[in-house]
Amino acid sequence: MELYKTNQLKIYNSLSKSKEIFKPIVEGNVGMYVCGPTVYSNVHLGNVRTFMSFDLVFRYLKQLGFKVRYVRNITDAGHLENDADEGEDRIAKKARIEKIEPMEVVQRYTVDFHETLQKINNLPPSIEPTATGHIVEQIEIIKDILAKGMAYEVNGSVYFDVLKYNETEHYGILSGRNIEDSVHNTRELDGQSEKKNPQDFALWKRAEEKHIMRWPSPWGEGFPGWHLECTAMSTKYLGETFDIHGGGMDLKFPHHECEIAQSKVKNKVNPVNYWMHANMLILNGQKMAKSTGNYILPNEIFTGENKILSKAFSPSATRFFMMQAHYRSVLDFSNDALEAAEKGYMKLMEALNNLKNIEVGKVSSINVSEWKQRCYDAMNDDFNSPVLIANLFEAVKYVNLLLEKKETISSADFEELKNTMNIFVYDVLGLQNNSEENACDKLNGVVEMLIKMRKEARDNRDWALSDKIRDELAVLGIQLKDGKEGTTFSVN
RNA sequence: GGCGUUUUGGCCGAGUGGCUAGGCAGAGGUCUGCAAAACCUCGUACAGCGGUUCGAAUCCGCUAGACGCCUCCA
Repeated sequence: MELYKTNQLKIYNSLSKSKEIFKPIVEGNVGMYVCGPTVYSNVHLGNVRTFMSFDLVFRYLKQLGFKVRYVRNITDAGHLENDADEGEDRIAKKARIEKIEPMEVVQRYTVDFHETLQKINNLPPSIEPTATGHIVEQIEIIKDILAKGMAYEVNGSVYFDVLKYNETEHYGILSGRNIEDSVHNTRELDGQSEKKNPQDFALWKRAEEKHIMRWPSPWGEGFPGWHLECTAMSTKYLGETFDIHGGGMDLKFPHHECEIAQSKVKNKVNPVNYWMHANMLILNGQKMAKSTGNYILPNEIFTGENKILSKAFSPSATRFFMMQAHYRSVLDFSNDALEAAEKGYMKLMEALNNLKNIEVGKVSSINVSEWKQRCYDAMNDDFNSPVLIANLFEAVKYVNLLLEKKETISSADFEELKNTMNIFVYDVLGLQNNSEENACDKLNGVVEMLIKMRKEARDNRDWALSDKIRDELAVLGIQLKDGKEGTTFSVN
């Protein structure tokens, strides 16, 4: 029987601002849409955190036995750099600076995006549609919204009429704001704008002559507004109403608000049952963002080539660091925090490696099934990975006590412990065990031989030789660990 | 200025009205030829002030700080 039938999953819904019991539209199936990146530069760690948060959601839903269709778009049409009419889109701008074709920029950074997410062990989504691949669908939606009188055309551009929409619907329902407030509080009213109101947003923009990315439309040559693509693609692949929509907290307004407005006009229904927002990654007390220069790239962490960290950290250690915080909490990035996370991660991996050394007995002195349920309970409570990790460290303690034979475990319980640890560490959290990959067989053989020689020296009380072997290996980054059951080693 | 979030022990971070995660660092111990590693044990912290309550870090109010959104942004 599927686990979702016995596990009650609760999800915090940004729309209701409360945790709700998750019930998909079609039993056993989940449709999830997550706003993907605009591929105009390398993804930074902040971007990665959001996608990792939803990777956790994706992985756990699958673990519960749901069949998940996970759609995450690539924004390759670019969107306006600012709201000014002469704005050119980000991708076209970058292309001019670097003197290459826009699609070359798109290709380069799409590849970078995929490579980075793969390193950090994110699963690929089920469908990864592009904005430029759905121009036709977007044009159709604009026509529909125009026909319903909720948009207007000016000079080859089409704008959504927010104030009119707000007469019958609540624009701001998700972000908890009232359009009246923002009308009064808009600082600089942009007089030259062709929009009726500053709150209106573009569905279609006329392409200026220099604009390279352009498509024909009933309103002339142009390109779609940013908010529209997500509506077009989510509707196409998941339906008019689907289960989960995710994205970074900073997309709540206006992006997701606009999506709701577009869908409500076009389809007359609420597009999303559960809105999920992942929180920001903070660096030096500020949000990590490309535009401010306050960011670190994943590769700079993995190689150690940066000014923030004292050393390089593996993708898994980095992933573990982020999983130790809840996805809805702001997370502070720092060298100390990453170092602490790395050590904890190593400890967890060590315990997993030690599972094979445990001897099973007839009876168990530890309650494995109760522990296992606590792991599920943690994740069922709005994907609480920090609490899950705390439970996993409890399992680490079990493993160590079992190794010292201070606790006992039956073979059935041992299998359950082992399987559950593997499921949560590898399948759900998506961590990888690099500790064994570091050493190849030949190296293992050589070190084992040296360990043997050192043991002989020690048996002969030849401390000088035994210490020499130990110290010289240490210089090479191979640490010997003398334990009760003999000597083991780790490669740094 | 508006809206919202947040403030937890040396650091990072969970959390429920009473049973007070976890990791790192630190202290003590076990083990060891020594060392390292490993393991075990230990910390009663919740911004300040006031209120509700038998009881609050957890609920309410005020004050202060921080952050996010209000423009592209994960």
